[in-house]
Amino acid sequence: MVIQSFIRKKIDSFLKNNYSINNVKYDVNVTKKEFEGDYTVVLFPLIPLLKRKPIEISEEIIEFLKSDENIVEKHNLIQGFLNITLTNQFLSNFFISSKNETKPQKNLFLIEYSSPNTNKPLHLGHIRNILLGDSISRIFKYSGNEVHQTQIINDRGIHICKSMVAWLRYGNNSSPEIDSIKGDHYVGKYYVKYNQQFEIEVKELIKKGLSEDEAKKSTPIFIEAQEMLLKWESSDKEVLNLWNKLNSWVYEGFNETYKSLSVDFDSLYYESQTYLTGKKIVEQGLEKNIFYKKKDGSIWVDLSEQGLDQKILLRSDGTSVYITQDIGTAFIRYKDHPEMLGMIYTTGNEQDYHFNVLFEILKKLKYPWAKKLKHLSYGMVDLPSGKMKSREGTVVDADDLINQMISKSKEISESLGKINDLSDEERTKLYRTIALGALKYHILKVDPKKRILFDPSESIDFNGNTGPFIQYTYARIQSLLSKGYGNLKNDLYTDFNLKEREIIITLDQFDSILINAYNTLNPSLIANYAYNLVKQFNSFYQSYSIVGKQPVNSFRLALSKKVGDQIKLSMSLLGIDCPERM
RNA sequence: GGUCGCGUAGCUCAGCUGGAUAGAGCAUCUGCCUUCUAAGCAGACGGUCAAAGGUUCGAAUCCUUUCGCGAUCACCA
Repeated sequence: MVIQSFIRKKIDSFLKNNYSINNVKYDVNVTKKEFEGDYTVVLFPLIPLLKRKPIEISEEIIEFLKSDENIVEKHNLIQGFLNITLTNQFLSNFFISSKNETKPQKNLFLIEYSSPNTNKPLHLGHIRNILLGDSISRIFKYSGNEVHQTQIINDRGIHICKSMVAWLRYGNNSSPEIDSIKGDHYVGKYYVKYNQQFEIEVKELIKKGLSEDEAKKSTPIFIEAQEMLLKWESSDKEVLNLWNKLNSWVYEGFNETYKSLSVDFDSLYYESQTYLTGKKIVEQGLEKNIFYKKKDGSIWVDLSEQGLDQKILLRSDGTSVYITQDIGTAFIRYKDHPEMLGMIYTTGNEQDYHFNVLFEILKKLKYPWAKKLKHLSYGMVDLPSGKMKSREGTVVDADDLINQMISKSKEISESLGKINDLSDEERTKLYRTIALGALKYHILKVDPKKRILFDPSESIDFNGNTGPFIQYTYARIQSLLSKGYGNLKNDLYTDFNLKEREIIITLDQFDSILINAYNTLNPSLIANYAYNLVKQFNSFYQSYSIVGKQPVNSFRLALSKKVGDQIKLSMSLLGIDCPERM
């Protein structure tokens, strides 16, 4: 239980006892720094209800609180704001005795994220997706739920065939091992090659007098890719072998990247294994007249009643579209986990419409679990030059970025020279931890809804409101705890009493921040919480150091420990490790 | 054009269910290392919260309109 809700409960019972009023809306906030007090009750809403002046209400509330226990030290009233200062005794008792609430019963959530195409390596956009999905998973787990992390891998379609065609033409007989390139980068290279060759062939055809549209459709390399897709769909053995070979290279590469980001998945779903189920469901829906067929044979759903348009579900030639496989995947996932309480899809906000349509379709099909699906949508990561486009080579590659961060953290660490006594292995690990702290925090501290402008020429910072700063504070707290010497003079204790309270009160707010993050799927709340906590703590201890005394009594050490735990916990919900030293 | 999202300091971003004088970091300037660890601390400078109406004791926050930016509305994924 948090102090805030404790006070609220008290006031609720006051209102009930003295005025027989229930369910009044009023605020209990943490008192702003500029005013004296710990918590503030906003009396304005009560004034018309109780038909009394603010001063009278405040006196009655204080009297009620005082009659009970040793809670209130002093209070003041400014306009309609009743500021209450709690007694030290109450604070420390509350602080020490507050144990974790009994966790809610375990509910299963499926969280889908990453879900890449298998024709090119991961880029910064994927990193945002992965970090959000991973962090939300951690927040759900910490809130007492069971979490199943999953993906849908877009492993089939014309884009894969393009890489395959290019590999046959230009790369046959080579492999990632032979070229010593990471598998996903290797395959991505051939996807780029395809597009280069495609451009050349288009130009040649235009020279011969074709229009641009005609040329694009009739380049030999495109026709080859189309033929390969047809062969794939008819399960041609050779094509399937090739497809498997290239995909397995890509998966190896992806796994390396996931590992370096320290994220993991419990299950993988492949589009190639779910799209047929999707087709079947669409056909069944047609029989039940939930969908309709146009003259040309294509199947559609009418969602105009839901404020959406009409949407195609199966092409006139009977092949599936993007949404078909999503219907199938959702269905199969429910079959696999019928007890799930919810499923969360992590994708960019360019797919907002798509998911609205998907959810409405599933509702139309009367699946009871349709209302359990939720879309965690986030803004795009754009470059100053505009959108990242892998075809044009304007992407920030995930692996490159991680490696850059690691060398930067190494550089800074070495120049500071605080960890020279550690072994090479320990140092290498530390550089990585700090690099990932910087990267993850940089992405996660921004509200998911907002788009991120990423300038590759300005590398991610290690000073200020950053992951390393928070990690650094944690490391300092550990050092403080391990030393714990000196004695505190009473007069100094009073000087810093106020700030100490601020830290306690911030700790008190963590539960509500967590609930908020959980409900709004928003790790940035946690990130900003961690930062504020660290700021307060640093300012408290540093300004103490300036006075030249070592802060120690037991309460204060306990406080440091508590703050440290809280920092570590918050960061762990973002998937960031806090090293003991740095 | 319809729908959805965003617009807060020069830049990058906080600001939770409406609350008191609008909050950080970067950048610029001024102090602080015989200290728990300066990846830091203290301070200065910097704002018509895109604009206008409305709701009420009270609006950056809620509603409406306008402007700007982005996304989306495919037999692409």
